[in-house]
Amino acid sequence: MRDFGVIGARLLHWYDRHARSLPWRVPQGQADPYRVWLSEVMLQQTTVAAVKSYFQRFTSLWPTVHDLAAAPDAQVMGEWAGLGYYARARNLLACARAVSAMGGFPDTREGLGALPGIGPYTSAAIAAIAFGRAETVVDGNVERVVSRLFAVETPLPAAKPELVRLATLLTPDQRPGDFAQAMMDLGATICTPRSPACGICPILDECAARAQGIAADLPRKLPKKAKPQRFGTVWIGFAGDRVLVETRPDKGLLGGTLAFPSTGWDGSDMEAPAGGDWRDMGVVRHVFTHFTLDLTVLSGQLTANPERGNLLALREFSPSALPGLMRKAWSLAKPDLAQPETARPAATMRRAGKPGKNPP
DNA sequence: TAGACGTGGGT
DNA sequence: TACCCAAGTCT
Repeated sequence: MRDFGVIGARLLHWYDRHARSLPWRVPQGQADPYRVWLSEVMLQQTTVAAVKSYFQRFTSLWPTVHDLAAAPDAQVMGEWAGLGYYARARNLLACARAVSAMGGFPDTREGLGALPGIGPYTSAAIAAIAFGRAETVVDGNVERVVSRLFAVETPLPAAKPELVRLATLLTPDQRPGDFAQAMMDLGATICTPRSPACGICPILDECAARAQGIAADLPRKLPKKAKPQRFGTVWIGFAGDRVLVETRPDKGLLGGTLAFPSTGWDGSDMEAPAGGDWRDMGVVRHVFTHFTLDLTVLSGQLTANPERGNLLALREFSPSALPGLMRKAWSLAKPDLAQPETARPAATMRRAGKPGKNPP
């Protein structure tokens, strides 16, 4: 029987010396539940590098959960643009408003888990990190670390309950938040998916997979399905110095984001906005989690009042408020504004984004 | 319950 | 290029 206390102690000792400095981490003292929650939601399926600037921007605009709760939907969606998984932004606002109305964050895993956008992982993370509760935090890093530590060969996701059980055995009563972050840091920097740096691992001697020489092969996963290819068309229509945009419906892909009118991606059709000669500006390829999209970008002058969406003055339009797919489309169709970059508003400069790759 | 849901970076 | 991956949640 392995000594779980030794593993926890070694990890915490390692964490005390090697913890990464991150904007949402408080060196000592009690973490702010609002900042813990915000960072954890942003970090769902998203890299630390991508989250940093968004976290700074959000906490600067909205220092407390009450400030965020009072923000307009469109502004929050615009600030989230580019980060992906937009249901998170919609749930973020719903959660902020619920929390603000109840006067603050619940301090238990159960209470937190009842809020929108907070699932098993995030509720445990906030309870442990912000409130010092001995909850077991299991994310992708922890699954990997634990599957190797105990050489669990059952493929994910079937192995999940067993990994949670083992992780629970490891979680200490003292410093559960630091322990959780230590596990995640270990997974992110040493116990990596490929080429794990076992040589510098603080719990090398405890690792069953290392002993068997199969660390890099774990966790095992079921083969994934092929990604279908889909096609669509987007219209970028101008009326003088205005451009036609719309807010997408809350449900479904890119729900609630600012966008240009487009067809569906599954063969469904849509009438082009009333326009004359639509010019073919090329195709942008965009890879989603579950399909690849080739989107034909058409651009032209509108000849009648659009039936849907609204015309936005170009000077008030910031591509940074668009999701990545629509930024790519815009980069193909945007008019030459004949202005030096430095003369453009700061809001447009920020996160202007790289032009989308354009297949031949 | 398995599929929907973004994006960018690493190999 | 192509594939994998990242501090998951919702339905």
